[in-house]
Amino acid sequence: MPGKDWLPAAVRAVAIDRKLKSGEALFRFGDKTTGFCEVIAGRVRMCRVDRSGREVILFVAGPGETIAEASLFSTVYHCDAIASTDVLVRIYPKQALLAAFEKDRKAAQAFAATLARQVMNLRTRIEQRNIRSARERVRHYLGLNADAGGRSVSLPGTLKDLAAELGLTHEALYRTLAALERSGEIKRSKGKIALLRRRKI
Amino acid sequence: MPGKDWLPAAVRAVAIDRKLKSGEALFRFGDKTTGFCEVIAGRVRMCRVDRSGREVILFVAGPGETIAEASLFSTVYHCDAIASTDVLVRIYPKQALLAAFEKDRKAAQAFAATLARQVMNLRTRIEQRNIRSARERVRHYLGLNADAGGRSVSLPGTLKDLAAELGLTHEALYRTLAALERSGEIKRSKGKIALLRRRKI
DNA sequence: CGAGTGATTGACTTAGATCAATGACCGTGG
DNA sequence: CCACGGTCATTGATCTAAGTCAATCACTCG
Repeated sequence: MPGKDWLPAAVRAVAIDRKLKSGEALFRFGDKTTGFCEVIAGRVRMCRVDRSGREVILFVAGPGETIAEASLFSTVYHCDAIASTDVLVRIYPKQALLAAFEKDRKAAQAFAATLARQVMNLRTRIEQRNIRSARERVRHYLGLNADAGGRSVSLPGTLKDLAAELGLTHEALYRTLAALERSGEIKRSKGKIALLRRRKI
Repeated sequence: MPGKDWLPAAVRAVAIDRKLKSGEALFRFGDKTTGFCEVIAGRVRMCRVDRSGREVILFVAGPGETIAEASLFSTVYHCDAIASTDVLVRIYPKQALLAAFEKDRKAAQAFAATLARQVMNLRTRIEQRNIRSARERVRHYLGLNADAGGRSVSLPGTLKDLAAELGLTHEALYRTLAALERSGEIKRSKGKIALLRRRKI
């Protein structure tokens, strides 16, 4: 699962794995940037601390997600990264990365392409969150993630995870799916959802 | 306002402005990619049409926003772009861009940096949307957008715009701000919000 | 065989969406 | 210059969908 394939082999070769205990800092605001990271296991939160000492969370990264890409283009970090659980991260050293981009423009382009794709996906997720109704939100998701034929959607993880991604409580998601199934709009089976007829609006 | 400063002058020089009537397509799924765009005025929606003919919106871009960055790394578009209002867009031709990146690695890096920063911002916005409570959501926003001293936040546009960005109805935002002010947590003035004492949790 | 987690459903509550009305503040065009 | 139409800001009343709390069942894993 882990091991970003769009990274040049030369960079992957020099990646450093690091373990953190829950609560430990991977880096802190103002530290010199060393590279960007992939979370292998556990969760890391990126956050800042405001004047009143409150921690403001920017983003929490789970397994497979990357953090601090922007740090490649900056000399210091602009937020803290703290382990929220015991964590294993893989660090891709900045100089190796930039050097690779320098000599291999394909690699640089692959990196930019990955970022661009991420921007797209994130925008879509935000758009999704603009939909208030749980039912419509689920429909939006199903519509976007249907397979080529548009007949079914395969669920990657658990329904709980999906609920989190959709910004719903798991209960709300269960109920919504149940309602959609009752109304004959979908049919559920192990790890899959078949899309049946569509009702008008 | 418009005119992306991180773009090489050579590219900005060859940008093409184009007007679209509401409903007109800027490009469609499967079209060969010509470049990426900046919306100067109006709104453009990126969308797909699912098997049942329903339009699924990926993202709607307003003035100052860019679209289709990912198209630079693909030969065809993967969604439709339709004018939601009468629109003026600026198109940055793909070959000019890629050529510029080829010869000027600073330009390529600036582009990647912009994307990386966007990824960061978007993630933060999603995190924000994970906060259910309107009050906490507003606090999160204020905490993140406080000026250096952490004493005040200046409002870029109208409160309505802010409400949209926060994923709240404008009414909910007005009420929340009024409540925060009543409780002495903030003080509002023309285009600014001063942050006063903080209550415990 | 428990312990832990996901899936599911019920009952209840509430925060925020919706609908509605009002006043302030433009810009503009006659 | 002023009336008028438009948008923002604001507040009230009402309603409901989704969150919260809670209980149960099915599984899987040591």
